[in-house]
Amino acid sequence: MKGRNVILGLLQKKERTGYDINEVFKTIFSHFFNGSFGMIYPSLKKLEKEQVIEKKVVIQEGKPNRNVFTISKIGTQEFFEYLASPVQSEIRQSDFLIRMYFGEFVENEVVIQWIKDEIQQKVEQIEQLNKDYIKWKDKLTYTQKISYDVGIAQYEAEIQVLQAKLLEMD
Amino acid sequence: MKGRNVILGLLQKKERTGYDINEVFKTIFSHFFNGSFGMIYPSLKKLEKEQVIEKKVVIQEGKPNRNVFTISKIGTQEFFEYLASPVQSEIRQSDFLIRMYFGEFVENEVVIQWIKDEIQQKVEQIEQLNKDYIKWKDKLTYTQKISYDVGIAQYEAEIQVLQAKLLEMD
DNA sequence: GGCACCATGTAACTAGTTACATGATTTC
DNA sequence: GAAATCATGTAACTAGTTACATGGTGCC
Repeated sequence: MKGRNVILGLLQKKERTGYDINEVFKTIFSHFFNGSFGMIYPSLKKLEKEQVIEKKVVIQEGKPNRNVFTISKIGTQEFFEYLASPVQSEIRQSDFLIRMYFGEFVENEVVIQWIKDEIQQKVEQIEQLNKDYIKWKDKLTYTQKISYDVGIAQYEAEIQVLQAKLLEMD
Repeated sequence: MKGRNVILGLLQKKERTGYDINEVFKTIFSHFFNGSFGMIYPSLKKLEKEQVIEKKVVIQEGKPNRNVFTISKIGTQEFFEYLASPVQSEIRQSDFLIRMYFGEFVENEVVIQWIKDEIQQKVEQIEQLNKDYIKWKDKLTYTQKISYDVGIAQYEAEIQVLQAKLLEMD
């Protein structure tokens, strides 16, 4: 799965701007995909050049113009080919867990602080996911809810393990 | 956290070959870091050129020679600077969860198959982690065990959610 | 006879990151 | 008055992937 497949999928549903796509990445996608403006705009440009998507400029007053993108026939075809391709295994880079592995090289207090920060971050991410979930829940499909539920369950599982470890470490 | 920091960390503990480093990546690191030969050998070459690590060639009979790498003083310094730097937030790319998000575009049976395959894979990964854990448990540090426990807990949490969803989907 | 293990690399590529660059409107 | 929101991009870079290339030993 490449960034382009994800962008194509979002445009398959409805037309969007780069800014709209980023909103999706920041909210519901946050726990299983990393996207950023630096990836979105260059991708959109490339896809447009390849005629996989099309650009419409919408003039706005008081705000910058919106470049609204729609998917083309070949774009839809590419997206369905992606959906028919084998599911790729997950890619993860957890700096936190890398540091746990190397924990022997730092003071115990440093490890404890890393763990506390990780818990704090995951707590916040759960809160954010729950907020988004409540906000969109009527519009979410059954499988979209699965992606939320998996994310929340994984964060909660991690928090539980880490809190138990913290208690043991005193 | 870059690949080079991780390699440096492994060499901080003891001298290793590219092949050895890959073994670590394939086993305990498998659930929180993606490394491959294609990244290891070019990195080692670059690090050697920068004099961050040093190469010793060990001649072997009947097997290819081993290029054994040791960390240098500046390498150790770089590694400790990494440990003192802020913890980076996790990077994840889950093709499976992306497909859950786009589940509306495929038949229900396809979604079910994706879920079953995901469960199967995670079950296997837990088994693998448990096997490695038993094999190394006497040598593992306390924080290394944390990295195992977090991984296993997250996989289990995901499996639980997915199994419950499968039951609901009939 | 075939597979897994041990062991190492390079060339070409490309996807994505980082840093830079701009700026009005709305809300607190 | 500050911060958040809306809105878009490019140039330079670099880390990592993919594909290619080799080959003996030991086990089942």
